Amino acid sequence: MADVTLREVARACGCSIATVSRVLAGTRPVGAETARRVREAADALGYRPNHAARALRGHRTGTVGLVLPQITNPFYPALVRELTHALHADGRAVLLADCDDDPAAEAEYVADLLGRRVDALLVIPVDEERSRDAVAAAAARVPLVLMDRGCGPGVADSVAVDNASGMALVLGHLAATGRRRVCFLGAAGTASAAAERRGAYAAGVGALDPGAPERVALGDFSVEWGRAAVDEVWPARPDALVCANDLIAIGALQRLQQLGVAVPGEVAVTGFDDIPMAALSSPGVTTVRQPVPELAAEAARLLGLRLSGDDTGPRRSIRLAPELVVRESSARGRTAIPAPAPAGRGESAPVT
Amino acid sequence: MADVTLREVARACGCSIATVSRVLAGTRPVGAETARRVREAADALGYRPNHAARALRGHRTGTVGLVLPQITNPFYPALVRELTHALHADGRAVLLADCDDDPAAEAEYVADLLGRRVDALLVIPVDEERSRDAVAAAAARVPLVLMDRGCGPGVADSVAVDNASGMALVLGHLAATGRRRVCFLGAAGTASAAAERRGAYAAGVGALDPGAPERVALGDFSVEWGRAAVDEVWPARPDALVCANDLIAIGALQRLQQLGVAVPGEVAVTGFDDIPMAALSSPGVTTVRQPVPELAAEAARLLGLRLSGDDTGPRRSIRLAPELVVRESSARGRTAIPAPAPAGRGESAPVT
DNA sequence: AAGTCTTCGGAGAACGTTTTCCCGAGCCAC
DNA sequence: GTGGCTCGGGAAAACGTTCTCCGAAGACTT
Repeated sequence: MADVTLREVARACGCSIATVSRVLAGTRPVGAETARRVREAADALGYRPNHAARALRGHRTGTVGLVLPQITNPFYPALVRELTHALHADGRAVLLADCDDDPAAEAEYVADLLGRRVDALLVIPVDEERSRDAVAAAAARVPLVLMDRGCGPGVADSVAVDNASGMALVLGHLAATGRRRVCFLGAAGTASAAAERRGAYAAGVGALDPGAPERVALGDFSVEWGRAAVDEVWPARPDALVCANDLIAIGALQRLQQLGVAVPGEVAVTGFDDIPMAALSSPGVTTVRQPVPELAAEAARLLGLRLSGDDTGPRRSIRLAPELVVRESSARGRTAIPAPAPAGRGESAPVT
Repeated sequence: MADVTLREVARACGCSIATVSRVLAGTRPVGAETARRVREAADALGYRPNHAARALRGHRTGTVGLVLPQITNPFYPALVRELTHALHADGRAVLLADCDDDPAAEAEYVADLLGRRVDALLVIPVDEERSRDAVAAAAARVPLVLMDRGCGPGVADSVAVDNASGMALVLGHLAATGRRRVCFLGAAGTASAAAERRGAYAAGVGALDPGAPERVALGDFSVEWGRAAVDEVWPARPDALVCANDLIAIGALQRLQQLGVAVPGEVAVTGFDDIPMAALSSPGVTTVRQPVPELAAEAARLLGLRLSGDDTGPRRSIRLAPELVVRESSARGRTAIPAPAPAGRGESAPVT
């Protein structure tokens, strides 16, 4: 039953291998009657093309490599989901590699995937700088699209959220709800998400409280840092904590709760990304929702373009606008005790 | 630079293609001097074997398919991570397919992966029954290991947590901390995790409060159900809610907080799985930690066994014992107001 | 009516490996 | 010295496609 080849189909329907291939692949028109016989025989035998042979002959495997820093980073599962769906819809399969945040492992996986003859690569680089060589080398061999994080200018096509406008949404919201003494809990380092969010905050915060000293604490994108950062900045008694991502925000919320600080009463807290936890924590975290399905679709589109058309155009860098999701952590008004959450807490309407 | 073939290496070092293949693959001993020359030439040219050709010739692709219901289910990322690492360590690549909880899509992906000639399949079935045909058909063609959820008896090898002993740990802990009026918030359906946890609860709860009516509410494995379930069972004023997984527990916590019920003061709440959110919610959720790295290692080992040895042994079903992780949601004692969380909240020591 | 063009179909090369078969040389035991 | 061995190495056959050539036969042009 298994492993029916073109030859067997050809023998069964009394014509040549070439003809069968043509009918099944639709490469060239074939006589109606012959085509019918071929299709019938193929169906009857349960013919399944052999992808290995096809890859060897055609120099394309119908396979795309997806390389990411850590699948356990709660922002990635949704992205992976959308990416695999988009790519499968184009008939491509996805080879997954998790680098464990290690640039060396990343380079190794990229090389392995190239050896397996992936048609293209989707890469979320581990590090802006230390990933550059491997990414650039790979981009020279196959179409490559960077996602989420950058990797130096002009290295490859890239798709990411517009961090600057996301941060602007947050600052606008805080201004509109009367917050003035704002403080930024961010991430150090050169990773583009960290740097862009930091920069956009610095650029926009002046409008809230002109002349105020800049209150910024930098660590990494983790819950632990969020907890620690609160201790660093709370003495200045800010009325809003703008966090560079949701994990930091969740850590901050935990520490504030330990300290007995009312959120959003005494201080508002905002995040970035809208990971699932942001909606489920209490209070729910006001955050910037990345347009994950659109990001994935755009990346898949770019890949398809490079794969089918001429692969010679200039590098494209696509930025998609995010939307603000307001939850309880930044609600207006001051109450001494955390108010019971409203009924529809998980489904707060996004605000653009 | 790209696409150096055996032929070119052979020409460069003045011997035959066969010899080069033998040296590089180590298939047969080759003269020391010749081997050195071959290796030198291969290095100099940057030879990379063509996996497609190798697959065509050798009938094995070095590739494993990983099929799961929903990568966005927060329990899976950690599992995927460990699985990919384990498989990559064996030199295999992982083709990922996300079924979106749809058995039809699952069947399609499995067929596609088989067409791509994966050497083996790792499947977390969507549904105990509706996945069975596709899984059984696939298991007849390649080694297949089921994970996390079952799929009927004897269909394939399987690796999963021991749900019964996990539930026993929970009940033992509640008994030890003086809880008596226990209530189960579970999931309906035939999925093995749902049924086993349900069954183990029913079997063990009698010891806590002999003769009490069985208080059980069944829905699905979601936060929404957790919220709704509380309304269903709270009128009976239980002093502990045993949830079939962490999502249900988190939903229950949210609703209890809305109702102003003190946790763990008035009622304890426990989950199952130990997803990242369980440690981060407040209060932290007491739960049963699945031994994820060990589950992955076991699955990889089973796969390797089937792939290298004779594939004829009986179906193996492996169950690994979980461990209890006690957090604030089930702390002993009754307080009217939720106590501020202790400092080391995220790192509560697991208790066996 | 002879040439040219299209249409349908087959033979066979190529893709890059692995592996089987074969050959020659050197060695040992009789 | 002859038969058998091992050892190092090459030629060539697969693996299952796709695709380029070719040929035959009919339809059209002139």
